[in-house]
Amino acid sequence: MAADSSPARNTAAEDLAPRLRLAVARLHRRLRQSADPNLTLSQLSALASVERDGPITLGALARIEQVQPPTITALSGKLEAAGLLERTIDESDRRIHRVEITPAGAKLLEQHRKRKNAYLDRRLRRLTEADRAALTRAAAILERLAAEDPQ
Amino acid sequence: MAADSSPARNTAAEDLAPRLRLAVARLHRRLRQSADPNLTLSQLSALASVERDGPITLGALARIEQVQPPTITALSGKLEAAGLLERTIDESDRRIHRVEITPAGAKLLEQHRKRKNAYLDRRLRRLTEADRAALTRAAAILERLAAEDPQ
DNA sequence: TCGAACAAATTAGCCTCACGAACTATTCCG
DNA sequence: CGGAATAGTTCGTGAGGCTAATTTGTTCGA
Repeated sequence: MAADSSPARNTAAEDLAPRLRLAVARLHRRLRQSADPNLTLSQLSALASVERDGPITLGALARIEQVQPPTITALSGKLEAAGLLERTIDESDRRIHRVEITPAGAKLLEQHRKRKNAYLDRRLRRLTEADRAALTRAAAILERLAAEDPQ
Repeated sequence: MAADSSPARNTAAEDLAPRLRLAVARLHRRLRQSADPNLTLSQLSALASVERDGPITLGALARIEQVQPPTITALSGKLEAAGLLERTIDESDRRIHRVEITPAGAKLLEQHRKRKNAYLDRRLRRLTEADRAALTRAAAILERLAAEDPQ
């Protein structure tokens, strides 16, 4: 139900941020709990970025994922250990390490996109078509927000 | 497989879950980074639940927050230590511990709802009115999703 | 009535995520 | 050549969350 007699003013918008904060925090917890044990949310995010932008240097990946370098070292270490990423060292500048998705990594991502029985998918299927449409639009906005540079 | 591998109709909805998963994971990271250092997202969520439903037993709070009891012990311990919650032991059944928000806790929550310069608020203010409206609607849906019982 | 079963919360030990500070390796440049 | 800069890594810390085991308290039935 979407109508608390709110006039055109931005009354609703005024408490949008706190509501969104809580909703994202709680949903994140839910997603973690129901996540594929082989691939945490952070790993999933990194893997998706590498697929999209790889081969990519670790530094660039850290910027895209918006985490500090040590976090990427650890994350990509796990993904490599799982055979989902492969690392190559730039021979013309051996400080630079690039990672790239492996076939196994791509396959896992693909499976992941098709998970039809995960918590979130089940929930979404129970929504009305209109609600799903609203979330589809919101997802695009949230993706943009998350990707924007700080400041 | 699901009944409908239908054409254009819910094509967008089909990859909604993976997109939402990533968006929530990434946005959550952003929110953590820009969170008030005095109150993590988990603490904020628990505090808000206690305000809404308190006085409440720790077990009930765990169910609402959808975490295991040890997590609530730790969380409420921190909130109590910070003076945001107060605990009372039920004298008719001393196993039962209830927590309740303190004036300081309520004040902190209130301030939190008004944070006008936090990352998320700044970002939201830059969106179009239509985008904010879309997010407002989405926030309501996401809140419901996050609050639903499992299964 | 007292001991066993149950219930609520806590403790202990483990793992991931993420950070800052300090360090290593490499390259660049004056 | 030797210092400064750049890319990554290591180390130690803390939050968040889990399971398994334990403690504390209550209830119930033989």
